[in-house]
Amino acid sequence: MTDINDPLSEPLDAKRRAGAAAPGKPLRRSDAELLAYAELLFFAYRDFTRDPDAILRDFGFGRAHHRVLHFVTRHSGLRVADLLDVLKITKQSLGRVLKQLIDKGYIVQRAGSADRRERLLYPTASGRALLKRLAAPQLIRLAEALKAAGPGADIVVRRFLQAMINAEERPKVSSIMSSSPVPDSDGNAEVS
Amino acid sequence: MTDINDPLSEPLDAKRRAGAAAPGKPLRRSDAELLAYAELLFFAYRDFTRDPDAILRDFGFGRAHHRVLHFVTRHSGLRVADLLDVLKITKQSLGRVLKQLIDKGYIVQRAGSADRRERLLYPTASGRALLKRLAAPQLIRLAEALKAAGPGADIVVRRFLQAMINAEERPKVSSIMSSSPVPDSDGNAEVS
DNA sequence: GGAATTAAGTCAACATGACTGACATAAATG
DNA sequence: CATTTATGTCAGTCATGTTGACTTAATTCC
Repeated sequence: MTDINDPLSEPLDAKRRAGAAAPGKPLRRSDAELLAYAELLFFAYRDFTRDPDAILRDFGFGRAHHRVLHFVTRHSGLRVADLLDVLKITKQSLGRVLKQLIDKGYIVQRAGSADRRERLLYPTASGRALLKRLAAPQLIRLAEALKAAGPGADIVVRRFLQAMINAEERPKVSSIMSSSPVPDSDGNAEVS
Repeated sequence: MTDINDPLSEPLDAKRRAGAAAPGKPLRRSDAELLAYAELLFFAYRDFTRDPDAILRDFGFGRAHHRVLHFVTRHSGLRVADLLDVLKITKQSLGRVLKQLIDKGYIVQRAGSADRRERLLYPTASGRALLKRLAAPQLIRLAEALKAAGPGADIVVRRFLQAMINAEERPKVSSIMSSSPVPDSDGNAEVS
């Protein structure tokens, strides 16, 4: 299947099509071949989110809560502004889910020590417990998928996913990801 | 579940953590390491959808329209029931966006020849044109990411993404993906 | 041939999570 | 002291998902 002509193009551009059909290893991948990856990505993401979504329903939460809880736990001590930048949503959208997570005791805020306007976000014990439950099926899925992808897949997949991120976002992403603190021995995950 | 050490757990399990730092290649990946992939997947998907989302706004459409148009174009002639199974949404949700796409002339229906209750879905010329425009930035992104991931990345990434899909869904996914009909020479994408 | 099933469409009501725009408060900065 | 910044909040809207009930047309089963 891979190949040559492309299901999206109008009949007109047979010109390009002919050129693309070149023999040997094509330097440029055909659109049809690439679209298959788009589809796989859709299916993968669709199923990746289904397990936690089901659990979240029992708590009256949605996927947005999972995302907030994830970043607050894994990068605990981040500011509200950081979270907005990571999630790429508006303050109002974040406000709603964050408030619910705080009200129900999954997240706490503390004023920043240097700048007391800042609200640094931390998970509570039950926040950690909930996230752990949400993440469990995803971790299993990821571990199995990396294994199924064969040896060396971890590096290739990591590079692939990193390169899928907008170039201008990559520094921010690596910065936040490297700051992802293994929680210290008392489990309080203080800012690093 | 999987585990060895894990950044989500309470202080208690320092025991387990110590064991995980073991020398040599760990057979099981740590939760912290795996969570990084979950995060990368979130960022990758977040940015993967941003370009088409921006274009869709100009048409008064949303991401749901893109998904429908994608599957109808790439697997043209599929039934409404197929689409529901692929998207995992309800008939009512699909109905709304499908109706809009039909009303605005991006998709047409035809009764099935064997079973005339079935409505087979086909893109129109403008449907193909719109999808092409939506997919263009995604194709570029995918091509660059595969290239950046290094030689052999295509196979590894494909296997990874396939393995991320629910096991029971994989046969259906490969079946629909292999049925992705190259449109015939007049570009009308008749049923194969 | 008539009953039951199936594919699709639709009406109504509701929830979630995005959005815009405006405005308030407290703290830091110039 | 004036301005800017970080955060929070009110109010309204939109897109997209959900349940549940029901209709119509066509096929299949007996």
